[in-house]
Amino acid sequence: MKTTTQAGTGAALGTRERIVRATSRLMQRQGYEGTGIKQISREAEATLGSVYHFFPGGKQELAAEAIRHGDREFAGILRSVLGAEEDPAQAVTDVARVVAEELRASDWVDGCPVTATSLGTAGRAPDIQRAAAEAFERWRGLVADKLRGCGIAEQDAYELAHTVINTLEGAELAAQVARSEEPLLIAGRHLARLITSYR
Amino acid sequence: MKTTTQAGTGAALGTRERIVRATSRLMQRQGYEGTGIKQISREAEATLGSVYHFFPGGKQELAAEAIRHGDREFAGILRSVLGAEEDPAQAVTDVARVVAEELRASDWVDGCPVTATSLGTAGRAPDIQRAAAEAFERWRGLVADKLRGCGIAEQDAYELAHTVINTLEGAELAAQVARSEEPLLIAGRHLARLITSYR
DNA sequence: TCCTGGATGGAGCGTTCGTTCTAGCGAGGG
DNA sequence: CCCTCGCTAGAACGAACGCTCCATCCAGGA
Repeated sequence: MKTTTQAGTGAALGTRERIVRATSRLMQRQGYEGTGIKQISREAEATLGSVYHFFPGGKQELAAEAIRHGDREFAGILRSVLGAEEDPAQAVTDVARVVAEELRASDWVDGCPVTATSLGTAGRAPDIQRAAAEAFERWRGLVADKLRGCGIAEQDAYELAHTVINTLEGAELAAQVARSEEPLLIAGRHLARLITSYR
Repeated sequence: MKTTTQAGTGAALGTRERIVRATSRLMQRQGYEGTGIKQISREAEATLGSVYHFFPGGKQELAAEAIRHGDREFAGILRSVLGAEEDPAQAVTDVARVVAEELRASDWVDGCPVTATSLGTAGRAPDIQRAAAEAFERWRGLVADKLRGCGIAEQDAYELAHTVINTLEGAELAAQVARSEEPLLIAGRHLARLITSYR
């Protein structure tokens, strides 16, 4: 056999990767409980047998893996947008704008995959909760690094990173509900002002 | 027959009210898809017949009503906490603290009922989405009124109200995932700082 | 007194759920 | 050559899903 674990972005993906991506996308739209394994296997063009072959832990393992996928995806966006702008306040505003654009492009349906997947399993699925906590921590870390690199004090950077991520998260949710970019754009401006006040 | 629509807080509640409260509480914990009608009727000590008698629109109507219940509930908290403190920055910090306390008291399980219920039905249930949008709007209105009453300019108050609600929402979510009050307490401090910068 | 109609109680409909299980496929190594 | 084994394929299971339907109850009006 050929090792089909390729993470290539070009050609056809391996079965396992297709399953993870389908899970992530579906749970992002419909949440954990709203997404069925059969729907996932259909969407991924894999069969039920393949799904349980790669994820013997069933739906929970699948969801945790999907969260880690969303984690890496947004971490990539965060790294690239934060890296492209020197001023941290402007960089955070840029992130808000990018998130708003992607949300609008999906007709307000593709929110945060981590939030949508982990909410509704609160307390009842430790693996999922842990994966979600790690994602938020990773994102906060990226923001905190950027802030520290711009001369903001350690403790301030740590706390600001919390609020930057949480405000974006809340604003994205509001943007979905209101079907409008406004909450995210306002959040970007306010976060910029807040960051500037610490320089 | 007696009109059993009493909203009394004292004695036994009417069947309809018990159903709404059970729905709100369950969906707050498990989301829309994760909550079954039979579970609701069991929890509310009502029967399936009663549920469909009062809510012929089925699960969607039930969810929309539950969101409106959560809306009124949090609006009450908001009114009372914002009214008890003159300084708007301190008042918002107080709200964050109260939310954190209640969240901890529920062992990090009772998040925002509106968010938990509406997420995962994005775009597919207009009634639910509308009820959620109205809840957020009502809450923003209460915050904006407080800010305006403290001499903050109309447009600034409008935008700040957006970010106050959205940041609290995002921080509550993070607090649930991390099982920690920290995100909410940080959010309270940052929102206070942001508000103060507009005075 | 009977009648009426809101409210209750719950069996049962067809469907889908997550999961299990076994049979078969086909490329690589001996 | 055949054998092995990672992978695919999908039927089948019991349980739960949302919802329909009808029998029953009972207070208030005629």
